[in-house]
Amino acid sequence: MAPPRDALSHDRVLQAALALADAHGLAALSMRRLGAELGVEAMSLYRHVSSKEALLDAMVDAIVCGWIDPSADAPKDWRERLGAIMHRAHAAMLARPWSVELITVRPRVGDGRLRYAETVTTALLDAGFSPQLAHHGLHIVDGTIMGFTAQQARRPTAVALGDRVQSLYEGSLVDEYPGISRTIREHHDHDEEYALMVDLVIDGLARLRDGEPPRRTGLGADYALAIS
Amino acid sequence: MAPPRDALSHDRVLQAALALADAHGLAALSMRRLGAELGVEAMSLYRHVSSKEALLDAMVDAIVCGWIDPSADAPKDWRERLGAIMHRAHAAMLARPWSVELITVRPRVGDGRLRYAETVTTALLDAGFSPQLAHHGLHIVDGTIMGFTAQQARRPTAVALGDRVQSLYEGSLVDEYPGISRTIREHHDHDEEYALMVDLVIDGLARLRDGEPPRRTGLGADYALAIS
DNA sequence: CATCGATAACTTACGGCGTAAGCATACAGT
DNA sequence: ACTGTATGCTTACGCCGTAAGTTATCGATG
Repeated sequence: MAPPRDALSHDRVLQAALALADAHGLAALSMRRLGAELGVEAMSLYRHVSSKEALLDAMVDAIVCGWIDPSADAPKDWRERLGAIMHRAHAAMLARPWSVELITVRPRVGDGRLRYAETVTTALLDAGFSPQLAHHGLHIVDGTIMGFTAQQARRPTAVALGDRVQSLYEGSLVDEYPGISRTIREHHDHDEEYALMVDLVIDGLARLRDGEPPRRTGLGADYALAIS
Repeated sequence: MAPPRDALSHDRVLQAALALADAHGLAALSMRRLGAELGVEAMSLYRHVSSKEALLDAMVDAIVCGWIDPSADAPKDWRERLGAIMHRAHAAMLARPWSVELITVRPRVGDGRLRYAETVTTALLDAGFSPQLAHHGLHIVDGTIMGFTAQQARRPTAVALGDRVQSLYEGSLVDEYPGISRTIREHHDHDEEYALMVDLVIDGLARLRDGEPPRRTGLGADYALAIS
């Protein structure tokens, strides 16, 4: 006969969870509602998912996995390889604003995250980075993707949040915040800005590899050893 | 007589909330428990805080406010000014790991966030950045602080999460993840790495100001206009 | 064909959550 | 002394995640 019934499965639950979050936001993702979406009671989900936490972790991993372009791990220039993954990640996260919250916070490492890390690390090693510097590079790329995207994903809604920002636009807070008042009206395109940041970071990494460390501020820990 | 009773107040609630999160984590911060901590029923808090959301926003703002050094807005070198705020922010967030989740996600802009933005923006404008570039610079600094710190704050717990990462350390996944296997054992100091990132970013900004844009990858949007 | 074991889904229940609505108390200003 | 107002308390509602126990379905076996 057919498979048991409608065959609930880990993957079906996962996909439904992604769809639900896409449609109604992360806050709307409760086990009860997810069950309803699948025509099933909440508790039935626990047959396929050990806890909600585990489900969220699986969602994160599925998304991160999408950062890697499966078609082309081609031997392009390392800058292009890094840039490509950073732009894919950015696009993927902005397409699912709710994912930012999940990804920036969850420590769990799954296959998706590992494959992503492997891709970045390999690109750097292939480009002649030392293991030490490749390690730093991964974290730098990681932080750039998430921080920058988080900050952009957060911004849109800020427009609607009222008097303070509104006043800034109207210029009525010039005395209190002269700097922001001057810059707040600047043209602002997320993708442009991100492209700029990406190139800035990649360029900085290249310089590190070539032994041209950035000019030092006297602040923070000494990283002399890190780039020797 | 004495003030009404023990004089609950917005500030007392806020401080208690910060203390509670510090002591037991963000998940433990419920209105009921917060009330208990203050010797009061949950609902009494709503006299001073309009909702839990508002309270969380206030917590964020209080923390961000601490990123600015109140003593010295001195006319130091702009690199030092920027570096100082970035390191203060980093330290403040790592001291309160739970704050990362809040700050990276909440769009609300309060006075603290505005004062922080003003400080960064002013430093850039004073250094001769165009308003356009100062605007980008603020976002770049913002994203760097949050992304990098988020990524570091998330890492510690990752150690305890089991077989996958463990296996990597033991080298039993060399075939599947050769790159990571080579780099994962590298020495790793959060502060060093962050100092490196900070200098890299500041250096990149300086270069932009001086009209030496980074080498371009052909990816993402065109930012020619942004740095003209 | 009758029976059984396993599997998948359902039911019930518990303790906790944020907060709306209404009530009691105690003070300050007249 | 009286009254308005601020402050905190009580109750209640509808959500949440999930532990524990119950039922229905199905393929394999005698």
